[in-house]
Amino acid sequence: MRASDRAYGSLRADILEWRLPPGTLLAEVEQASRLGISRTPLREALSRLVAEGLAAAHSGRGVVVTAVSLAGVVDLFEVRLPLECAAARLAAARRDPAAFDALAERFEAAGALISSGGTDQHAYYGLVAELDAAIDEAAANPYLVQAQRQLRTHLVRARRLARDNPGRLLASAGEHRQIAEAVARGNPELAAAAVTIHLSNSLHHLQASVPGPLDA
Amino acid sequence: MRASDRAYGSLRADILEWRLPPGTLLAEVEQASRLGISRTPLREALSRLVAEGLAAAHSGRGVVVTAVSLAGVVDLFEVRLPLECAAARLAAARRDPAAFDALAERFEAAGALISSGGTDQHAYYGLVAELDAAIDEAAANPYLVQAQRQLRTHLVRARRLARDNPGRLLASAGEHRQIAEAVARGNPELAAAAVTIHLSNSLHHLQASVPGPLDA
DNA sequence: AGGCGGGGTTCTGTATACAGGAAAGCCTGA
DNA sequence: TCAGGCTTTCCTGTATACAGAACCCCGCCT
Repeated sequence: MRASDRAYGSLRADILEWRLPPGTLLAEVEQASRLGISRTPLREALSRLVAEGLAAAHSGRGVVVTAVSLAGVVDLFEVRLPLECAAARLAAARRDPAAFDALAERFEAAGALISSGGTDQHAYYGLVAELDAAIDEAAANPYLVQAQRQLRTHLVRARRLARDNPGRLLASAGEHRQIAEAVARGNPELAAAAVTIHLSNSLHHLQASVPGPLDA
Repeated sequence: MRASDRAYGSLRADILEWRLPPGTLLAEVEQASRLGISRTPLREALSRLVAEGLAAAHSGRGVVVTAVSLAGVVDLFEVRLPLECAAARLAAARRDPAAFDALAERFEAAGALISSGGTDQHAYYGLVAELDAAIDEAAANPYLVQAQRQLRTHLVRARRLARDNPGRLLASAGEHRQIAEAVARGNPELAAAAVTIHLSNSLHHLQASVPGPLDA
């Protein structure tokens, strides 16, 4: 694997998991030495992060990790709603029923697991990512996939703004089960409605759990 | 201005205007010498083009200009429809009425100009770009703007697939006037409907004017 | 005659050296 | 004491040199 790829993945993970919090200055020589590579591949990694919106080039000052604000999250959901609805509609029209039936069952099982207290948040988000990937694959539209990938990247970071509690996780599992079932049934409008409900609840939970505008 | 920016802009324009047709191999040394710069800034430009989807990295073989297919255009419109509708809805809700009234009048004038035979296709597309920019500004959503920018880039290239005739241009001017008027009136659903009509007609015209799948 | 292997060539990927510029800090003068 | 300008010191942006890898072509073996 190329050094620039490794640097990109490492920096991206560090930013997404808040090990590099918003506002952090990513100096070239410092990061290059930290990652054990030269400035050239590091610059390529940084430019990718800038293109992705995870960092911004402060002219003459280097690149800094971009901020995450509640207002930005509202903007994010304004775009996510039509995009995820479109993806769900396409997926419902072109799906493989068995795959989404299986996912619906796994969300039901995840709900039961959450209810019993055995909440594994990380594993749950992994399951959500699997549903997203299945919808992307069923939608079979590269432009849609790319746009979704961008938005989901920012979503991962925004999740840290909210404090997920078992109650919300349980509701989320139910909503995702509804989405998977609607897609499995091949009903585009039902799938879009299920996505609308889920995103509305997600945003509402986020807004409710963040008291003020935290720019960090 | 930075050399990498100039190289990026130059290559991007060359690809969008088919001076670098799909399938062209962009060898680093060749392009660097052609543009009169070193390989380092050229590589940055190429990586940006790859991120944008205008070029693809053929592993170990350099990057090549990506193909434009009719199937790809359909995919493009599948994403454009929900995104442009969302933008129109937001713009209608947050607009500056005067700006969109002025744009509506300019589209009416453009229609009259097209009818009289004085068709300046390039100027007309410039006016379309102005409306797009006004909608972006009114929508005031950076994520939406970024997603739109990506799609519109590919749209510019796809336009070459169709042979625009004065009849289609006249209809397009009328459809754009409808969009501008709907936004000016502050009616989100009307604006979304106008966008839906325009995109449906645009895609239909594209599909009708391209006989077979031309990958070029 | 066809397939396979080896050498050569050319490419990308990476490291490093150099130049230009911007920001911060300090010194001086009012 | 404060403001302004200068200097210093980084850091970015660019060029170039080097190494590894892939591909192609030619010759040889079957």
